[in-house]
Amino acid sequence: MSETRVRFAPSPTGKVHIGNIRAAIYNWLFARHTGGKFLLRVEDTDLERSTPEAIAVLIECMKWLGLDWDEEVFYQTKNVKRHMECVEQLLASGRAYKMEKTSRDGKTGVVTMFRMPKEGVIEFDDIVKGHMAKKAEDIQDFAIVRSDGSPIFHIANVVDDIDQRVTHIIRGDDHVENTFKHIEIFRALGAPVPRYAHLSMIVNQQGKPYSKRDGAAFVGEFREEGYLPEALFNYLLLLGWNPGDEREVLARDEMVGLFELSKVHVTAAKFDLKKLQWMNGEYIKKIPAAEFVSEVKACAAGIASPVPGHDDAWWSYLASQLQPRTKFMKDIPQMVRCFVADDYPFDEKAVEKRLGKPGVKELLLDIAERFSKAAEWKAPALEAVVKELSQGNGMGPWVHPIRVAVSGRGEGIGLFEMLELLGRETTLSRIRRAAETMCQ
RNA sequence: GGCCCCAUCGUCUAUCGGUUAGGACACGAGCUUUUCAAGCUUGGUAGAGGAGUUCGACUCUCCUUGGGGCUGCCA
Repeated sequence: MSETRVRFAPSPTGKVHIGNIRAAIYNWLFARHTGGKFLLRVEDTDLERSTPEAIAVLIECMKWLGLDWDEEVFYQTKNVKRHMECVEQLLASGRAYKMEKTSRDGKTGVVTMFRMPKEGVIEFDDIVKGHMAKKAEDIQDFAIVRSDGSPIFHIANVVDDIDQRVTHIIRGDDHVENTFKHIEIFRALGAPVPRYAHLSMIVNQQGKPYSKRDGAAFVGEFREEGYLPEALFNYLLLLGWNPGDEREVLARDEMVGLFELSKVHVTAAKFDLKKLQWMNGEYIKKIPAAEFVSEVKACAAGIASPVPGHDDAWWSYLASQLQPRTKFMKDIPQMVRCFVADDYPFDEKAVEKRLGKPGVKELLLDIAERFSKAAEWKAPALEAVVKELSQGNGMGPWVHPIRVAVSGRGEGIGLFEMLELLGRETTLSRIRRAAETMCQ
């Protein structure tokens, strides 16, 4: 039994769609699970859309997701000579012929056509879709070489698969019809036909193919929005496959160990952003504390220069408060801002609701006075001050205005932890400043 | 139009002829007597419709309906 060899063969158009990258993920997992090879083939025959930049974007996305490939990247344009040799072979054997043809856009020229059988049934056993069969007469002959002499997808794709000794073709559902054509080409060329596995599409809530109109659709966009590669990888994997038990958040090696093509779903899966967001939060919670601290520090450095000096304990404390409530890495700066800079923005609605009411000014000045007498500037001590004041009637009247005064926002980490992190001086001056300038 | 594929909670799914049809996301309620999260407890919602096969169908077969794909000198 020879080793399995699979390939991800995108055409570099500059952006990598999630449906496409899911195919890459399934290919990668299958290769790693079976101990085979995962190859990357760049189908760059469309010279207008294929640019070095687009290829760089593709490779960047692959690396970001941890989809490492084996062997050299295979560029389809570098194999044109072989494509044409095979065309000659088909011509010689009578499986291809030249004819004058008028294309849709009115160009007339001589193209090379592949001759399909006129009778019989073409069939294959798709690993995910099961047995597939189609009457040969239902498939027309099709062009394999353009009138300008360049090879078309069908021939290039098959010849490359032969040359790369691909054993399993795992690709999108939209290629099922092509498979009947390609099988005939493999046979006509005397090459073994690989196994096929066709993956359903990712669709939107309406059941239509998921596109950029439905939100982030390209890998790069998810990255920019602060999704972790592990989260996107895991979510996409679950869109059409599951380990058979109730596990959902899986480590990479678990995925590799459990992945089976035969358990991939036939039905199209609707993309659920909410679940991806949840998944992202799960992965953010898994980030090692030290790493998250570094992330927080990096965000702080992007906000204030110089960053106020604090000891490691302070940063760890802040990070530990932030981490469980971080949904997106890109949200960290706005959460960190009030801790490292005095020019934090005030949320208008929060100001109106919490600081705009009569009596708040007096309340804030009073609490600032009481805080200033706190023996120890620690969360529990500060909480005790407010608790004593509220006498068990709820701390809302104090908590909300204080929060908005010191952070500008109506939400965030625990208030008393926030005050402790801010320190005595900053807290008191911010409360007093807000009382004087933002209250009635 | 022709050919092909698909059909369990709103969503992703478990079930491989016998289950109170399970889990997760989302949603509702409650607790943690400060927000937002997190966490814990808890609630509701599902086998498109119709014929068969069978002692018994979500599960097998057929039809209907609905959805999708393909039908290029794109890939």
